[in-house]
Amino acid sequence: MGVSKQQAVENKRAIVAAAEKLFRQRGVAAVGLAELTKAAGFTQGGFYNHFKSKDALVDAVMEKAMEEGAALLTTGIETSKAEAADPMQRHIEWYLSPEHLANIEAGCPLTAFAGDVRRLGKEARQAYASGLVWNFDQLAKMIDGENAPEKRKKAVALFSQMVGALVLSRAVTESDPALAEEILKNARQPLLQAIGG
Amino acid sequence: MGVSKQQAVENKRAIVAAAEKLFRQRGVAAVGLAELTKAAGFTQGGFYNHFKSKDALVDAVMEKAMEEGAALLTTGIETSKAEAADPMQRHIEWYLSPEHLANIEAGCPLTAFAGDVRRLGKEARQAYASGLVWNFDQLAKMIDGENAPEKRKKAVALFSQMVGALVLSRAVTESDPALAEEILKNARQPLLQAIGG
DNA sequence: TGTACATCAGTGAACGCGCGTTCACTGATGTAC
DNA sequence: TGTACATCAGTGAACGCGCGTTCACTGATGTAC
Repeated sequence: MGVSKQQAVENKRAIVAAAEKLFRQRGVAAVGLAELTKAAGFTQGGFYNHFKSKDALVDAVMEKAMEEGAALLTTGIETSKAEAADPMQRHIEWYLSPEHLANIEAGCPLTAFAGDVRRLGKEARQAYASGLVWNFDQLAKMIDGENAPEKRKKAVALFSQMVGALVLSRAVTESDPALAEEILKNARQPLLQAIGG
Repeated sequence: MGVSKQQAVENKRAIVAAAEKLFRQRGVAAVGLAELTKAAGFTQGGFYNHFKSKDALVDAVMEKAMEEGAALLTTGIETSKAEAADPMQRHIEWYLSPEHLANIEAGCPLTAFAGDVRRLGKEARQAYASGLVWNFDQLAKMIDGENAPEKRKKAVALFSQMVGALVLSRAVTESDPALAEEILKNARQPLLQAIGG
């Protein structure tokens, strides 16, 4: 009903932000456009002024989530350097913390979308795969090792364990919170030992 | 239209079997009762002679999947013993094999349902959590270690890595098959080293 | 600077569709005599 | 052993509902003069 161009841009951002949060929490398929646009502050029909289809929104959400995930890692590294702490140790401790367990809305997108991504469109799947590659590269840089292939191998093994522990922990956190916490704790220590030695 | 009691029991089994396969492949929410009963060999209306609701079917599927998952592990151990092979080594090699990657229909249910289980009903979530506890117990028995807590910790860390590698590998297998294979390969070797030493 | 008009983001109702669920009906199976 | 009838698994159409998408319309924004 008459809205400035600035406001329109802001509204598009609001759709993507609301969609990312809802998609992470409840899954892409379970969230409808009516709920989504309402969460962004307006009505269903306006959605198609911003996106060609729900699928196009999913692509945008996945790309944004991967950018945020990358920022999460790089700012974590910078903070560690400023504090003279070991970046990898800090990263593992954050990744397997109860806070990250509870914060699926804003945590690592690679874990949050791990279950859904197989069923999404081609572009969203590619954005996910690119994000994973970037993540492996960054972790490999942070790891001690004789040579690049060795570091890469360690990065893949390490990140697999982090993702698996978080996925399993989240899978049981509602029906067995103690088990969820135990998984994080038991996965954390061997990882910290592995990077320490 | 007049069916023997034996046939009715067999039809119920067919629904659960078809449902498990479809749920694993495409997710619980994405599979409708029409498709499901058709895959089991009859029409939609007959479904409610066997189950109170779709949710009740999901519970039955999860329980069956966990039983099969348990059988998968125990028969694997027995086979290894008969062949004088190391059960844990065999289990890891199977778990992180390209065959298991491709066979989501019949592989480990804990990974297959890891993404969906948070959004399912209470009973299904509890069945999943029980299956995970049982799995940790079994793996801990197969592991060398000074004492029970130590073995348990190793089992959790080990299985987390197996699940994470398989989840990530499946997440990218369609958009980047080489990456999917690399993840399995790179996760496999450190695991085999860990149980070897 | 002020007026006239085009643009286009947002509204809200409607579309066809497939969902989970219900229901009156069918007819071979299984039981009672 | 044979007949009459009750049972109940399966049929197929219908239900209300929410989905993604479309569309005629509104009216403040932004532009042209």
